Amino acid sequence: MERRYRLQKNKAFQYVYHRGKSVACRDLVMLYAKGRGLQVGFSVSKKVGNAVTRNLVKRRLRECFRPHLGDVKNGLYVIVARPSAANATFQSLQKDVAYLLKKQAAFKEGNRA
RNA sequence: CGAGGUGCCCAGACGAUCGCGGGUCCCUUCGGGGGCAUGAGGAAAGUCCGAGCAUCACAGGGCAGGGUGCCGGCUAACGGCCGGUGGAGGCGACUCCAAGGAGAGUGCAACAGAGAGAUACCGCAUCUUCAAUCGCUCCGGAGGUCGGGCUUCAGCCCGACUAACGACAGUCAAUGCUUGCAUUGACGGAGUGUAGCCAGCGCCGGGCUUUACGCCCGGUGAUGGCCGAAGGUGUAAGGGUGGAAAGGCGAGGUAAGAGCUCACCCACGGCUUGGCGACUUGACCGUGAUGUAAACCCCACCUGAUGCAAGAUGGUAUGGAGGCAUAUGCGGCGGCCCGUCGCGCCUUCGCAAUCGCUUGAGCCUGCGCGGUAACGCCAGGCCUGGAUAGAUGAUCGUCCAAUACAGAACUCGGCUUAUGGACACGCUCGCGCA
RNA sequence: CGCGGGGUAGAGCAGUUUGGUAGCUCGUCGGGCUCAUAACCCGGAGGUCGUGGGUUCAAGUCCCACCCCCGCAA
Repeated sequence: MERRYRLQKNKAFQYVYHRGKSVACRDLVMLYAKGRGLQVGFSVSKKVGNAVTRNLVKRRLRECFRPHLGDVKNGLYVIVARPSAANATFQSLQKDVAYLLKKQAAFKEGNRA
């Protein structure tokens, strides 16, 4: 997942937290705000674990989102990990990301079918 | 075989597909695409020390403050490392140590205890002063501990146990026999009394006299006392306590005592032997000082402050707005003084980019050289992360006993803490077998 | 990444400077007052002083290491 698709600045995160719509499941929360480009940010707080655990969760979330890059609408996405995400497997995170994108109605019309 | 001790090493490996960062080469329609090799740790952690680097005057002085603290060496430096000394622990291999000075001064040592760096409270001995003895009975039971009761508390009472301690508590003589005990007496101590004595007081009688207060003698009554008490001097042997009580034990000595003297031992200082030194040896000389400096302090050495969010570059740039001040003031400057430089101070509004940013007190090899070692020197070889919301992951296969603690954020050298495993030993102790 | 503050009874806090007894308020428990409750009065219980070492005769206090919580600035 290349760097240009990534949400970088703190102000952008604040914008999404203010304007975005949120959906959630047990391990994750997803926020979405309209925008021109396609940028995704990941937020993993210290409650999740130590530095090794937090890096592992971020890597897994990036890998989960990567296959959907061509299929979703443009806009700003933020995925927040809850503390229980530290114990989740890669497969369950994959399912959760797909479920949340569907619940957010973020897939393009043509790919729905 | 079991229990240890020390040292050293590794941190999953290989292959396939997809994906990420920077580097380099090639292509490019300048958007990017492809190839190549490469890409987290022993602790990257905690942020406890030491440095490099940067800015403040390339940082000036003094005091204060802070740090370190056996000795020698190593190192850029250190609170680190190595080797010794002393002490502590362990049967041992071995491990651990803020380990200068209490004989420079100040402070503190609660409670208990007579007394806490100084004490005569009891006792012992001696001296002085003070009026007054006999009979009978008995020979210690203060204190401590435990239990019970009473009381507002302080404390008091009763019972049991203890015999260290003491009044340095028994000493001396005679007799008897069971020959180490009993009896008696004296000294000593305690209690007691229709006895005796002393003191002043009250009452009664007599006498004296200056006829007024009084004085003397005798009797009687109750009270208090009758050999201890008070004071001086000497003493540090003994005295419940306490972490600690002015060296320890024995003998001599003395009125009683005391390192007062002596022998042995302990500690400290001097001298002396060995060692660069900490320290150490000794048959010599002197002294007997409590502990605490992780209390203040003294001595020796070190120490300017702030940290890459430092700072630099070019951008509209010693910025814009509001308020307050205006040189005995404010700031750089941190606790104070001096010195020096600048001219304002407070509140508020403000954006990113690039550099710093990785070649460095660097790593590997040598049965190289010097050194016990830490380490240094020499020779050869190597380039080995540089991200900026933060790069190492996902799936599968094989091997494996199985991956624990854990993610660089300017960079190094240490310390401390967390944690899985493997190996080695002319190492130690115990048990068994030969 | 750097810096600062804190951890003491069920809760909120003193005590740490200068080492010897751990205390205050609320709450809780028992009793009283009341027809009953509250308020009020009397009495009591409740503490690994964050953890582990060290210095000291003695540590909540002094020293060292570690753990946890909160805050500041980008």
